[in-house]
Parts: sequence; structure tokens; C-alpha cells
Amino acid sequence: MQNQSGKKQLIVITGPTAVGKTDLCIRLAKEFSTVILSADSRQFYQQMSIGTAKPGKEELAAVPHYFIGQLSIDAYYNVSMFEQQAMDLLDDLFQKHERIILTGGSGLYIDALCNGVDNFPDIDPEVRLKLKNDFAERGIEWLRDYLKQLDPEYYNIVDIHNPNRMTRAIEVCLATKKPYSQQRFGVKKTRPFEILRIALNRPREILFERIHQRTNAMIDEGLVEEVRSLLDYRHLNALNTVGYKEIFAYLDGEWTLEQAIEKIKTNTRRYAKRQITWFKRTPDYHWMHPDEYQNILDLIKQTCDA
RNA sequence: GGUACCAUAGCUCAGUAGGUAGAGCAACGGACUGAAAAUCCGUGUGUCCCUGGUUCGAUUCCGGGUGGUACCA
Repeated sequence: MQNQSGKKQLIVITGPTAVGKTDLCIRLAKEFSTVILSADSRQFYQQMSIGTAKPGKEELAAVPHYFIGQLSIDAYYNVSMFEQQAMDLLDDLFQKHERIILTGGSGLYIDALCNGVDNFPDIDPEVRLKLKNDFAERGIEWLRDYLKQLDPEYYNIVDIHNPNRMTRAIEVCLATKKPYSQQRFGVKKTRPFEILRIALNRPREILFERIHQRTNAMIDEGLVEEVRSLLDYRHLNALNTVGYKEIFAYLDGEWTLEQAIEKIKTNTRRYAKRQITWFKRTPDYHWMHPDEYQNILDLIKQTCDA
């Protein structure tokens, strides 16, 4: 079953939201009697199920899943923690499996596991909070000036319209007392396993139709109630999420339910577009249609049995 | 059936004192290293309903047609 190098294989199955990743992965996992790791930054949260289109009970029972619902809604989490935990877990799981499936739509998380991310110290949450407040009070010019002073090199390449990017750089500078740009290496880490990257896609029109249908299904399954039960946590980052923020606006009386549903569909379409843009820049992806099961199977076997 | 008003981008609409047109939303393209379903940047994609007339030139003015809306019958 192993390839020439004797390495195990991580099969990455990604693609835009609603393309059909879950169904395909369940089928593949059964075929290879293996397990599924999720790289979906919102399905991590225990209390977010309907709105994140988590795999259903039957699916979770059929194949062991990891990184689904392992976090409480108020837990802090980041991509570096994911990299570490997933690497540790893979180390263990590859003892028993030749192939393991990684699926999900969070491109940053997938890339962190495949390529690694640079090492930065943990940042005191108070620092970020203070920067956030200062920015709200003093505006983006202040943020720019601050960054320019701490790290002129990064200032020159950063998107100076993007507060999140600049805030991140500043907090690293403050925590390390060194410019952020001098700690960004972007070196690709080598992994002790082979990685096969597959990106699923469908004609745009069809994808959008699926988003439309799936959003309606979420409402039928009780999305409004799920969101209502999370009202106390609405300020948390985890809930700054398509499908949740729109329903909050409905519960606030800002939009009708119909308006909120339309907004969810629109924002989901945009999210799907951003995902596709992200995946396109990694040339390793084999772009496949989710229905090409045999071709996907052949690709996996070919890569591994070669 | 009559009268009035309307017909411009995917949608809602603005505009052109006659020189082939522009906003919002949608859409499309892009960026991305601990917030990533986040955050941010860029792009107008058009038989100006059809058809005659006037004019060097009509989306714009005039006539007719078609469709829609409102009111009157």
C-alpha cells in the first residue's frame, strides 16, 4: 500500500463551502477504512452545528472524526495551535492508518498543517484588546503610524487598509520587541508524510444553487433556535460567522427573517468565492468534480501505489 | 375599452439642454502566517423595449407598436 518513499499519505480534500466535501470524504474514508480530520475553523466549536453544516450523527458514527466540536464556544484558538495538535494527532493515527483524510474549507488551517507556520510567541489577549480599542478610538492612521514606527519594512508591504493585519504585526512587535518582518520566514516545513491535495469544485451556478438549498435546509433544521441559544456569546469571534451574524440581526429586529436568509446566501456565496481564490494560488491542487469518484480514487491509489 | 405615467446594467433607479451612459446592491477578479466562515483591495459587465420620422448625428425630440403600473369605465 505504501509508495516508494515508504511514507504515509495525507489526502487533503478541500473546496468551497457546500461543494460536497463531507459526502465524498465519508465515502473515501470507508473505502480506505480510515479516519477524517477536519480543518474547518467553525466546525471546531461544539455549540455551532446547524450553521456550520457539521457532519450529521450518522456520518460521525460511520467514520471517526477529529477536530469536530472539540472546542467550547468561548475557547481561544488559533492556527498555530491547530498545526501542533494536528501534527501530534497524525503522528499517532499514522501508526494505524496508511492514509488519512484531511477535509474542510479553511485554507489557512490546511496550509498550516501542510506547510507549517512561523513561530511567534503567544500574545497576551489584553494587548490585542487594547490595540483594538485604540484603533476604534483613534482610527486607522494611528494604526499605520504605530506600525510604521515599530516595523517600517512590514509597513511597506502590508495592506494599510486592513486593520487586522496591522494589529497583528504590532502585537507581535510589542510582544517580542523585534520587528514582525524579521520573524516571518515563510519557510515550508517538511512533513513525515506525503500530501495529496484535491480541491473540489462545481460550475458556479450549481454551487450557488446548492448554497441556496443548504441555507433553506439549515433554517428548516432550526438554525434560528441554535443562534438564539448563543445570544449570550455573540461578541465572541467564533460567532462572527456567516449564518450566525445575520440571524443575530434578525433577532435584533434589524432584518426580517427573509432578509436575513437572503443575506446568509449572499455572504455564503462570497465566502465560497474567497475560498476558491485562496485554493487557486496553491498549484499543487488537483481540481476535481465531487462526482468523479472513480477518478479521485484512481488519483489517490496512483499516487500511493506508484 | 379610455386616460395618465413608466420602459436605461442581473435588481432598484439616476442621467444625457441631441454627440452611444452611471450610482447603490448583486456579480466578477484579487490579497492573505495565531481573528481566516475573519479582514481587506480592485473591476461597469449595457441592442438605453421595438419600429418609423426629424437631424450630420436619436437612448434623449415626434408618431406608431408592444409590455407594465395606476386611475376611469
